[in-house]
Amino acid sequence: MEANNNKHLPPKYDHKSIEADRYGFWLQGNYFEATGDPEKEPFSIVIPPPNVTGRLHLGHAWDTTMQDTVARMKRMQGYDVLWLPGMDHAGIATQAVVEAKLKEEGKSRYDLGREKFIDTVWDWKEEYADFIREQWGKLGLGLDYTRERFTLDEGLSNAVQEVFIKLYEKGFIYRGEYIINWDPSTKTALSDIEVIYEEVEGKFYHMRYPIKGSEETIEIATTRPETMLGDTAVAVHPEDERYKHLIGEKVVLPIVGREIDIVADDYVDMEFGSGAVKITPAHDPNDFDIGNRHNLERVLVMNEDGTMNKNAGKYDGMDRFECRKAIVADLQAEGVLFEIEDHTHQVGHSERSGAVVEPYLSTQWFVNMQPLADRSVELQKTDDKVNFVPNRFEQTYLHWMENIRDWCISRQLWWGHRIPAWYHKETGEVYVGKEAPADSENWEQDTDVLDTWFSSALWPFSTMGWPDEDNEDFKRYFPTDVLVTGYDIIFFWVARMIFQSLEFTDEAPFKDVLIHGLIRDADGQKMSKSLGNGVDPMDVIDKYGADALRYFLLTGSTPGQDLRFHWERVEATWNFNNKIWNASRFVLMNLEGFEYEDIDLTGELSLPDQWILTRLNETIEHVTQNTDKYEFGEAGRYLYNFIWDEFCDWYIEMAKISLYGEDEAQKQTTRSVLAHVLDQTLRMLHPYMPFITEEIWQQLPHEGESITVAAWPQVNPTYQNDTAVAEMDRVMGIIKSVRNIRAEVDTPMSRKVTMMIQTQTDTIAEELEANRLFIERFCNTEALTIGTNIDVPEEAMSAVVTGAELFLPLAGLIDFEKEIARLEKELEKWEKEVNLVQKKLSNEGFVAKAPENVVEAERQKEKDYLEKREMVEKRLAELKK
RNA sequence: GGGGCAUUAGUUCAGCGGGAGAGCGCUUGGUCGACAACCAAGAAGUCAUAGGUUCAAAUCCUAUAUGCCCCACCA
Repeated sequence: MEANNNKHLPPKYDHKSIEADRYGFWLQGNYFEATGDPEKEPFSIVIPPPNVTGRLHLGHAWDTTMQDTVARMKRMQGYDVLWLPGMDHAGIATQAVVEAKLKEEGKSRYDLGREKFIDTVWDWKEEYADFIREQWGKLGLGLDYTRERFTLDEGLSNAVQEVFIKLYEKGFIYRGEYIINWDPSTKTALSDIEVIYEEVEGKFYHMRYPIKGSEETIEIATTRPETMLGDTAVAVHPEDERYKHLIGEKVVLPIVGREIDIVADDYVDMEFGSGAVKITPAHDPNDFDIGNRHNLERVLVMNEDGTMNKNAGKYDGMDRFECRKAIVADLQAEGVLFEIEDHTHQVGHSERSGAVVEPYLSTQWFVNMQPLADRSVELQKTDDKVNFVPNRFEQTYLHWMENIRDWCISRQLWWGHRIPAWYHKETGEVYVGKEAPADSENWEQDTDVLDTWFSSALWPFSTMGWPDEDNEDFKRYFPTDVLVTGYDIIFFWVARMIFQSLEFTDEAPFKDVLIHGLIRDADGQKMSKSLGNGVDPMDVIDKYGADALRYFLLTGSTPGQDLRFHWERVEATWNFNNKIWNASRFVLMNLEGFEYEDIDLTGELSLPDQWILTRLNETIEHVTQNTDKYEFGEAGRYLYNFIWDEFCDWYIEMAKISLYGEDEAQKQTTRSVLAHVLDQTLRMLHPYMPFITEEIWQQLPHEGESITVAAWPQVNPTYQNDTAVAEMDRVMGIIKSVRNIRAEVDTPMSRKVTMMIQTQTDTIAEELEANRLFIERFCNTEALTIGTNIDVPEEAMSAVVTGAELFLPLAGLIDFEKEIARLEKELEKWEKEVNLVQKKLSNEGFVAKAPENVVEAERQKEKDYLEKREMVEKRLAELKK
């Protein structure tokens, strides 16, 4: 390779050097800052804030790449784009990680005390925040860091307090003693959706409780025998003939010796088990309700850490599962427990810690969800509804909202927003407000913090200055345009943002919600730490570059579907980048001394020029439309094919004829087309692959500082030329046919021939004549004869294209039998096509009912196929003579 | 128990009313001034099954099968 040829770009695509400094360049140019420019229309997205504890995984990379792609396109389309970054304090998750670290040092949070512990977590937060920002940079995300937020920032904390207090004042937040999901390992309450139910092979324990003052017993069954220590009744159905006579009688609770009532309640299913149920109001939500209806005592038999308490009598201090074993043994010994059956059932586990969740009686804060949910459901019946993409997730969302249950929002943690409630030390009176009442020494603040999702739910507006409704950002960028997130957090986050936003801003927080799936490994397994099958996006970037990773993520699946990670596909994308790189090298090599101002498309355009410009138009239209619809896969693939199959494989190859020719004017036009098409293509590709496109664009003749702020391509009707596309199709058809023939007989001799093309009409002959140079070169033939009536040599191979038949005279090289066989196969093919199309056209229903253009297209096909069949038939007859 | 998604070439996936597509893999041939991580040519699919709607179904509807995922208080 000549040294002067590669002065622009190095000969090999090297993602590392390309991506190394580019992010800094963008940040320095402030291209990602929302300007507030009143001339521009605002467009806003808030990032789903990642947890500060973790490094970003592929799911984050996927999620944020989609946002970046939309944001970058909108920025290029002239919008004032705000993409707001930030992070989530992630209460349980973060506290658990830091506590685990402390444990390694032999310490617990109690050793440090609340304040010191929180300081430690803040240190962690800072460290991970830096990691995360670094990873965002590696991914090339166009975030406006001047507006970065953290859920525990002063402003956001203020918003959280404001919301809590307002909801309390409205009566939408209450405090009470209820059965909640308790995680004994982290010693905190959980909301319903933080509990994951898993099928577990358990046991079903059948017992007989003795009836007081009788020989009779009543059979009950349970999966959690240790809770019998807290039983305060046995319930039967009021209509159950078997037990009617026992209602009002008493049962003597084995081991405990407590006398408890037999009560009647509709809740009991007569068909299930024995039809009698033990009631433990302090350890089961249904039993709690039954307990309320019958005024039953609530006996709590466990401590917060899952050990038994003093109400458990001799089991006091035992772990709950140890106790289960012990109590089973004891009950068996007493003959009370008479059968243990295998039983698979659903057991709740903490989403975060994995511990078996205990239904537990405790005093917590709740949000009364019904009025808030009602409003969210109503919204979807109006024109202002949130548009879910894909739409089916709206059903998922609505179903949850319509069956909403109250939200337990207090958490017994230290890391989070402390609940703004104070209790009077003596009277126990409750005060809710940002500060303690005047006689503050008599009041104590609630020690609990709020569910992390309570603050995330305010994210779209708390990050923009709310509750200050005069804040410029809030006024300009809220509501946001689109939210991008996975289907796994529709309930946790999307739903809650919607109802909080409606309540406090009277608007939905976003117009569109783009929902994506989960990333899986190559075998379709969910990526997880425990399986060890996770792939670090930074490793992928290291190996193949952020552009390759991004393109893979964007084009790897359709909206809402899961995505399997395949290294081979990332590698294939790298190859695509290498292709773009080399095509660009070629273009640059031929643009010596060519400036942006030199781009001039007013000269005489060749057929390939006209064709590629038309195809560019169509590509612009297709890519713009599909990116707007979040169909990144469709848009990305279209660009891929345009670049590789059309621009590289055809246009560049044909451009060489002009570039290596003598005609200076023509050469200048070709350069213009090359520069223009590559420039426009890079712009479209930029939201998908920001690094490589910027790098090349900077080398190309260009106008402006950065492709990030270059104008998005527009369809240019001047260059729309459908005739050129048809002509080019014919030329390409001829070339492909010849290559096909050559594949069978390719020798140096076979090139020294005069190829002949017999056309159906003079028009076609003229058309081909105008492009004879391309045909000659690409067909690798010495000479070419074109005409409507030419002398066809006998010893020739032939092929048909629409409107023409071509011959390659190959005297002495042809195996006639093979050629006849080949043509017979060809004939068979056209025969089949003709039959198919004629069958369609002879169907009266089709002709009468199908749209005009469809019928017309079929007629055209019929004509074409008939012609081709005839040509092949004729040739065959000649050969057979 | 309720709901959703998937089923298309060896494989991973697009296409979602009018002629079955792509990447990878496979076969054959290629060192000619961007790229061998490339070029050219090619093989390969009763579009899960059965019905229905329609002039026309991979595409819409209804069942069935298989796999996956949500939701639900059955002790």
